[in-house]
Amino acid sequence: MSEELANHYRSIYSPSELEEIWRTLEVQIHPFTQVITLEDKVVRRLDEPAKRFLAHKFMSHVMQSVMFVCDGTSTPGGTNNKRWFLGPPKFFTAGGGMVIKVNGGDAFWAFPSEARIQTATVPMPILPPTNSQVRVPRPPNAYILYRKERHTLVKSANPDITNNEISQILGRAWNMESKEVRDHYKEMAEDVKRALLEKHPDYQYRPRRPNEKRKRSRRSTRSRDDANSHSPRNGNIADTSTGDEMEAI
DNA sequence: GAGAATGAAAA
DNA sequence: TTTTCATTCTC
Repeated sequence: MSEELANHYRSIYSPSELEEIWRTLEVQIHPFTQVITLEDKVVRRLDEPAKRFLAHKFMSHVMQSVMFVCDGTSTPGGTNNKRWFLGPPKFFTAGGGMVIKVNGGDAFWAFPSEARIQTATVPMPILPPTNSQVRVPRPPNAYILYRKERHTLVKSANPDITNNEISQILGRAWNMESKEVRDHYKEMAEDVKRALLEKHPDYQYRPRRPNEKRKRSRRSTRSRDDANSHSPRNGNIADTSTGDEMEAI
């Protein structure tokens, strides 16, 4: 990945040289490091691709876009005491400026008007999501596969039918199917699940709890009764018949 | 986003 | 035991 990254940025430095520069900065990184410092002489030698390379490396730590900032002061005598910082923009542009203390070093006041922003924010490159970032959909169960396979068939035979009606029809059909047919779809579901786990060994079903983000309405008593009147299912929801089972989002 | 079905899986 | 979420697509 690193070499690939360095090649991608096409710096005047070789990939190994870029890695070497990064290693000198990497020592500053601890779990809570948000900003790192760079010596002016180092930064002056960097070309833009090299800066992007370093920014990219640091981004993978802070998981945010980062930018180079220079506090840009030179003493009257010409002594260069410029300091460079690399970190997320919020650390440099917070209203009224803010104190940044890097790894126990001197505090640095970064006023938006004073700190010279040397390079534009380096946006997070769009990289293919890692396996852990991919949202893996839940494997379908036997009925879902059965419904999926027959959905188009039912729809073409009854063009005006609604999806809810298709679900009702196929729900009844499913309950009337022979054991062989149901077993066939059960095996298919197991195959799909096996393939999913092979591709994503860490996959685990993680349903959100009712207080997380959105609540789904519980299956209404009436709809369940309707279904039961045609094809009873082993309902596992207590039939409270309160009529107020619909929950707001 | 709800709804209509079923069922696996988590809490 | 209860809830979510896989599928599909209309409202």
